[in-house]
Amino acid sequence: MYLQDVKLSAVTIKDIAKALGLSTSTVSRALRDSHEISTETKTLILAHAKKINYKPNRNAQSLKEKRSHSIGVIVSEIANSFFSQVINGIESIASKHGYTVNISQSMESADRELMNLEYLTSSFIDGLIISVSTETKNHEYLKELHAKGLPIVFVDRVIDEIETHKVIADNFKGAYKATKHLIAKGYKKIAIVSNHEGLSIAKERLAGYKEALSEAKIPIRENMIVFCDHGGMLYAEVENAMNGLMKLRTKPDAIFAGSDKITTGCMRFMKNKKIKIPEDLALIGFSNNDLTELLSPPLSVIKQPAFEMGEAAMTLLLNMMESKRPQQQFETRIQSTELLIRKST
Amino acid sequence: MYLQDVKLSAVTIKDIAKALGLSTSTVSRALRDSHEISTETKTLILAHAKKINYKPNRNAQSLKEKRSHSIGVIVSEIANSFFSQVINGIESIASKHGYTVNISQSMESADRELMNLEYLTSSFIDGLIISVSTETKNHEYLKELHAKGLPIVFVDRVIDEIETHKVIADNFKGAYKATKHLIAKGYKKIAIVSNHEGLSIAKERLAGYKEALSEAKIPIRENMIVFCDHGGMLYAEVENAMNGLMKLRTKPDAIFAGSDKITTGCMRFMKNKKIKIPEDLALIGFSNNDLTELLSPPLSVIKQPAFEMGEAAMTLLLNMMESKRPQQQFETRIQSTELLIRKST
DNA sequence: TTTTTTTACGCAATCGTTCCCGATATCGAT
DNA sequence: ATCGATATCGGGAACGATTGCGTAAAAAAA
Repeated sequence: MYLQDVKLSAVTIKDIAKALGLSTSTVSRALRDSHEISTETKTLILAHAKKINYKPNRNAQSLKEKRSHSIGVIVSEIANSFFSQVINGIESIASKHGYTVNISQSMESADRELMNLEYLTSSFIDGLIISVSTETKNHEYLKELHAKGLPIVFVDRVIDEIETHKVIADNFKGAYKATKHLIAKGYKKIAIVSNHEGLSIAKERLAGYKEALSEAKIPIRENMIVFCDHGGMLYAEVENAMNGLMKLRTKPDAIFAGSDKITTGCMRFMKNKKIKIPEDLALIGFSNNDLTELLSPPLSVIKQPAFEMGEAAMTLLLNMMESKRPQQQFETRIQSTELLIRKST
Repeated sequence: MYLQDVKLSAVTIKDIAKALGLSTSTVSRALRDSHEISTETKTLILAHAKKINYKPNRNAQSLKEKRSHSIGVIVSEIANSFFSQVINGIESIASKHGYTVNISQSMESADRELMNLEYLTSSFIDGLIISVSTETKNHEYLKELHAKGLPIVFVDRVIDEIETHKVIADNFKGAYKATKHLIAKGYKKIAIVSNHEGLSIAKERLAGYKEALSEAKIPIRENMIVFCDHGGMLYAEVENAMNGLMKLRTKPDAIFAGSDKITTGCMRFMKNKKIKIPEDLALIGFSNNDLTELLSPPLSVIKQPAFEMGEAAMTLLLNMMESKRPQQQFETRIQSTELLIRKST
């Protein structure tokens, strides 16, 4: 006989029952600490269970109870400081409540996102935390899931039409403050390298940027607004956007970058092109990489409370999953961003 | 009736059977494309399944087949560039083969590691990829699991006594090359800020460091070897170690840092203390953060092929999980590191 | 036409748990 | 001593899918 055949946790509730001359129902009840089992048998069962190292079969439990105590998390890319921090927050709360977290990444591809979604939701997860991909334009599948009653929490990148809990950073204010800071520093030709136009975060940040300009009575120039449709996932994208800006008759004197990857991408671009920061061109952007302050020059950034956002998302999801009746009231938790002014502006 | 009660995937194989006047066995076989089902009924069933959006219940499948098609991944911290890149590699292969990835983090705590381990292995995962925590000293539970036949692959931080597949970076050579580089640059008083002494990677890196020194006939001074027992997870740890070194009568003229967090921690320390790099003190270390080249000064680092290590680990795990008989031959895949020389040395 | 083989499907057990019903046993109250 | 009320426990049917075995009908061979 091969070890493989013995399989893990070959020990079941039946083994305990047989060994103790009891029924499986009694054992099950004892393990769940039911009141209709005497204290003696209960301790007997518990002791024996511990002795033979009994572990409930989670698949059987899930099948019976119609809940798996595991959740799905879909982000665009795990190896992104913002998302990994969010996941950290999610996991820390989840594990504390006996939930397992299944992660998968969309890589900004709508197809991969859908695939993961279909696979995860084969009556497998009790809830979902998702930050939609830049490419996603068709939300039908998500809407269906939501309509069917799957608890969903959006984090960072949300879909307005779906009414559920949402956790976002204060993107508008973050962008507004950053732009205002640039203006205060005397910059007048401020360009924005934004994430994909369809993304909620991109819209909000763009709005904040425009608001600050308007308030300062600086005209908004459309050619100062460029987009990276994959959020800067590929450097070429950023390079392209920046090259466009540098070819303008009136070049910008400051750049506001709309995402983590875009921010560092811009930095890399300027280094490559030997553009002096901030003398030739100032730079500020959204970023959660904790090395930004050690950069040359130390980068001014808008930092999102990523860990806390993950915690909040998981907490809200727990509420939904554990509540008896479907919730009617949904909240959009807006967490404030932090403006860290350093030498790049 | 509340939506929640309808539950997801209320549609089962039984529904298809009933609707088409067939038995569940026929439907099941048709869906699995068995040869003993006629082509007509097969297409009929497939069509109807698609129409009512049938999704197999993965818990039921897992229960029946005694395998869940999901794996567990335990790392010390997700929000660490090295590990998040590893997970990226793991996930990319796993999802391609229909496996779900369950991650959990130990936060360098042996207790949390054990907790996660126990929970994940309740006949829930088919395999495990783990990078043990610094704190872990008792490997009994892991050994038990391994003895029971759970496919395990170690990545980065391995346990020598457990015979299974292992994926590591060439830590010895990486450390050796880095130290040798420092020597070539004329540094003579080279200190090492190492990770926890018990860790495999720490031992290997320390050995590489010593070898390079010996080869150059530079005496190995014990007070130039300091440890961070939590791998630099807390900055205070690094600060402490560095303060110790700076108080030495003969201060070091170069630092070799033994982990990602320690490397950036040292950098931060020197910035805080206004120590000039590399004039006052040179710095090189292991790191996978892709911002190191943009630092001030650009940091010389030893970079591990994190993504590829994740891919390799998952591939090896797939082999173990999918093979009929337990494997006897295990390989330790040693992936070569990359020495990136920049301005900090 | 009869017999044998093949094709195509149904029955029912099973995976490990949970839980709705009953069924005894025990005990205080009458 | 009898009766109803608890307290404890067992039987057995689920949950949804898979699969060995049995069996009609159809096709092939005799």
